[in-house]
Amino acid sequence: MSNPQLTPVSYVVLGLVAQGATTSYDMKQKASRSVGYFWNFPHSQLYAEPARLVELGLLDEMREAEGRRRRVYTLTRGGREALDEWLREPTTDQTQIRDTGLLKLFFGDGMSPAEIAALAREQEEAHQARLTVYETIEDAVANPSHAAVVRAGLLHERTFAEFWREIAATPP
Amino acid sequence: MSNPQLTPVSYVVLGLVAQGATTSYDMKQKASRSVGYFWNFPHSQLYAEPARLVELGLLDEMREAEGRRRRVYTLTRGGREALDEWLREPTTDQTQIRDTGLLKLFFGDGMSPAEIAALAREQEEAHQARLTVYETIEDAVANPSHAAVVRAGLLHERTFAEFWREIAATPP
DNA sequence: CCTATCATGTAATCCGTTACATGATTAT
DNA sequence: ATAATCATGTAACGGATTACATGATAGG
Repeated sequence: MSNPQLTPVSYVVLGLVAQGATTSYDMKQKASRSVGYFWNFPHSQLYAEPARLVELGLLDEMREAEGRRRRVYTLTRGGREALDEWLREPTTDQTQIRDTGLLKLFFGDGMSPAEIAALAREQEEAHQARLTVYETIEDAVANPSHAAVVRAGLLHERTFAEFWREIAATPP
Repeated sequence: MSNPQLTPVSYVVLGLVAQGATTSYDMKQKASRSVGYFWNFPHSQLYAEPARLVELGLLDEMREAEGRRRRVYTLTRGGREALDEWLREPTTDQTQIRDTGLLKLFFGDGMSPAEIAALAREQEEAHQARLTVYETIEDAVANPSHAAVVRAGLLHERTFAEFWREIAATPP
């Protein structure tokens, strides 16, 4: 019986706070070098979403007394429970892949083989670049859960770089 | 210089109409067994979006004279050009993977190895099921562009099924 | 002929994005 | 001291989702 008002971003915020993030900017920093790689969102959500979660009683908010008077968030008991419950409940939603390159390929009947090859090379390069990033950070990730997810990203990029390489070689 | 008012869904609609879809329900049917596999959206968008595209002069709309008086759409010259231009312009946006299972794994520090293994088995099963679907339809897809995209989906599911199998075997 | 499901849409809500704005730090 | 950039937010808009609603068609 999970709370239907909570979106994936809600759990990203709860999870980041659980992992020690305290302010919105802190979440942004942590996310940009981890979960943000495969689940991206603008920083404004990291300011809006915590406010919602405070409303729902899942986060506590305190203001710093001086300096920037930033909002500092901590998990409430309810927030911890909501996160734990979500982690343990079955996952129904299917993976969504939002890939503009694939979309173009799908509708690319009208393109010439040369144009398709150009698209494919461009896509291969992009995936290869990300693959390199993942390979670079792979060993620096201490947290095993994070490392596993980096590995998933790495495998995905490798698969797709390879896919596009084949398309470039023999356009459909 | 593509039209900034057009979203990916806009191009899905333009593309589906270009491939012969005529009514919203027709798009829904076609999408559900092709592009919908990896880029999903509710059917209401296939009623709202064409209206927008008519506004922009990219689709023509006609009503059937009798029966259900459905709206029948056709590409305008401008619509065809917008689609062609989009197909040929460089693709800047990065692939987004929205995978709740990965998100849970990422925040799964607090889970026990057994719980992580349970998540992994559940995910492996889901990806395996999709893999089977893709393998089943693979040969039935006549359109080479569509077949290529099915192949991409197939490779993705295979990669992720394998990934989760490893996680289930040795939880981080 | 009646009922279930298919087919076609509309309305309202809200999340996510874009754009704007401004106060702190740091570098020169 | 001043400029540049970092850090922290707010406001507004619009697309995406959910929910609702109802007219056709087919099956029994």
